Amino acid sequence: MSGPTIYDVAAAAGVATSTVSRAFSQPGRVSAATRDRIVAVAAELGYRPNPHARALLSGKHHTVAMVVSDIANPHYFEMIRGAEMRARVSEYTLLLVNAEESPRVEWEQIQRLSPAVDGFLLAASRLPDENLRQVAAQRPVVLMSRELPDLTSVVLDHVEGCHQVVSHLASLGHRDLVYLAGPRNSWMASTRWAALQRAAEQIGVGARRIGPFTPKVTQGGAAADAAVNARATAVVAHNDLLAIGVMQRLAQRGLRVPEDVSVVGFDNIFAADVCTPGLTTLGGAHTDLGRTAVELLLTAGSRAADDPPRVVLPTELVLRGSTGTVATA
Amino acid sequence: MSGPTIYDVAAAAGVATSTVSRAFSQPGRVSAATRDRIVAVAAELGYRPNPHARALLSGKHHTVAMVVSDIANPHYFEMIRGAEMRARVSEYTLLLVNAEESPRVEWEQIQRLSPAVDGFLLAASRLPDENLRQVAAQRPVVLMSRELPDLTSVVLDHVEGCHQVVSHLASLGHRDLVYLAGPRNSWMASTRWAALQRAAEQIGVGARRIGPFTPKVTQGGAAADAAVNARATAVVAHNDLLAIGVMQRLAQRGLRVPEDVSVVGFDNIFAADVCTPGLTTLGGAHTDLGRTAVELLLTAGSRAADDPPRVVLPTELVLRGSTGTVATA
DNA sequence: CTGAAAGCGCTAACAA
DNA sequence: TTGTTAGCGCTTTCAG
Repeated sequence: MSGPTIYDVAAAAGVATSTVSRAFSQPGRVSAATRDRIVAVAAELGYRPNPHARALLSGKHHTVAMVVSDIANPHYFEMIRGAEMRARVSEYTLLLVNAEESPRVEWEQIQRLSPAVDGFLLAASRLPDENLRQVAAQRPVVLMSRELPDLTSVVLDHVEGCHQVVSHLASLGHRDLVYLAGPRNSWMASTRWAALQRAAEQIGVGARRIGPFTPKVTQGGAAADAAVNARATAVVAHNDLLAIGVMQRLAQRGLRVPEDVSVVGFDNIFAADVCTPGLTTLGGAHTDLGRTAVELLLTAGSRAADDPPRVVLPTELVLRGSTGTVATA
Repeated sequence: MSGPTIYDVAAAAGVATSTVSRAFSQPGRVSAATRDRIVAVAAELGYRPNPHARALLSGKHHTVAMVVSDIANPHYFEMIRGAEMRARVSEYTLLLVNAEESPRVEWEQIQRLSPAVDGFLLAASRLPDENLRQVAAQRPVVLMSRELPDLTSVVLDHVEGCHQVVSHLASLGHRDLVYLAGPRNSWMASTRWAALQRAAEQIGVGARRIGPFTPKVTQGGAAADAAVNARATAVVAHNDLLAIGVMQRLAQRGLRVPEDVSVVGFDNIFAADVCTPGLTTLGGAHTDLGRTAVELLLTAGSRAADDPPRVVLPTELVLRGSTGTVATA
């Protein structure tokens, strides 16, 4: 079952267990000669330190939990990947947790894992602010794609990004846009809407909101119908999944994209590049977002608790075929 | 830092620590009255069992590690999702590890995690058989998308699946196909090739192999050029990513799919449905694959060691626009 | 620089 | 049914 312990190594090397322990955790505190011998013996025996035992005493688990609101959304893959890579560099383990869009599940998972991890990465958390603060009181927390004044966070620049989106549509002659909103408890959804409204106001175009919709392809049908009903010439969907669903439904109804309706998404998932027409979407460095989040979490201890960092990463509007000049009626 | 322990709960409830322990781990062995009292006190104190301490003694970590050869491949998402869901049902934690297509990284991660998990899910492992057996000697292992005689595994039925693919192409009039192979150290790649060859022989069409290629969109260009050079009328790509890359390159070179060349992929990733033309691909229940793998891992202890289960899940050929009748020359 | 010994939080015999 | 008592494997004072 379990392999050799420091006792076995200590016995075989003719030293005390504490020396073996030091040889691994604080190599500087042991003479080079004994350290080499211990390491050699350990290797021969196939000794591996037991992370649990180590964590029990030290309180350091070398593990961070990443809680994702819906693991089925390709958008998170890049974030997960970036987080995983950064964690590995520091020899940290990434624990992946799926909240399935349920605040209750999310909360339970966090509570269960809390004593076993060094901190939490909360990606697009659906928890109310209140709960977020409670979690942060227990463990270091980094919010991803969500902001809260007293907590560390990493987000893409939605203000600037939404401005780019609206500006792009306006430059194509659209005087009006419809936002197909994301889930009600999604911070991103309300934030995007606010940013779109502001940008629309500044630029001088109209903005309406329809929804909320679950941001999945299958919801695109209903969203598209609602948009058509609202006589939209330009729709901005909460994310690429929804946007793709919208485009499918529009095609089904014989409406052309972008001639009849322009469509914009968010996230720039892989599928946005291969669908027809290609989806114009607001992308960003999601891998960096994951990377940065872990970075912030690992360095959380070495910062003042007040005024936590709130990183904002740049976005980029990726122009593809789904947006075009407005039809001259 | 750390919360209340069983000592705190025991003191507050006026019982021994072992009773508290039992109240949580074996509720049956404690009188209902005391159990209720303990649970109440624990809740009030905000007590949470420490998984590390628990694991240290019991040797049960309630954690399974899933090692994925390349987390960037959307194909794994469904598997991960299925695994995550099944693990959660049993209150197990899923530890996600990315091997980045590197056998060395994969091996190191496994060794590091070995003392801290109950078992490994190895998805499309790039490790040589030899190493796989070593891992299995330490911990329960379930192979995903890979088989090895003495180990438990879950795979899609590539034999039947490849037969469907070849049969489909043959029925469209193709007399010859080209397989764009996956990575050299991928078990899937060689297995698919073998299955394709066999099916081709049975059905009476020719089969050639080109490659290997890294199964990414970016490699599709080179793969497409090689296929064109080989005067292929039908290409079967190692996976959808590669297939999509191939289609992009073909379009760039002015070749039409499927009129000039038919293209088939594997995995049925989301993008296969939205690209143009839609990609004909061999899909399967990847979520079930993930689910089943965890299931097998959790029940590993209750089975005879010899003759481990080797589950084969059905595939389904998803017909889309990328395959068509062969051009009459 | 190294050893002895205590103990992290919990579970598992063994008693009572 | 409940309490007592050893540890699980490791780190960490405190001596030497």
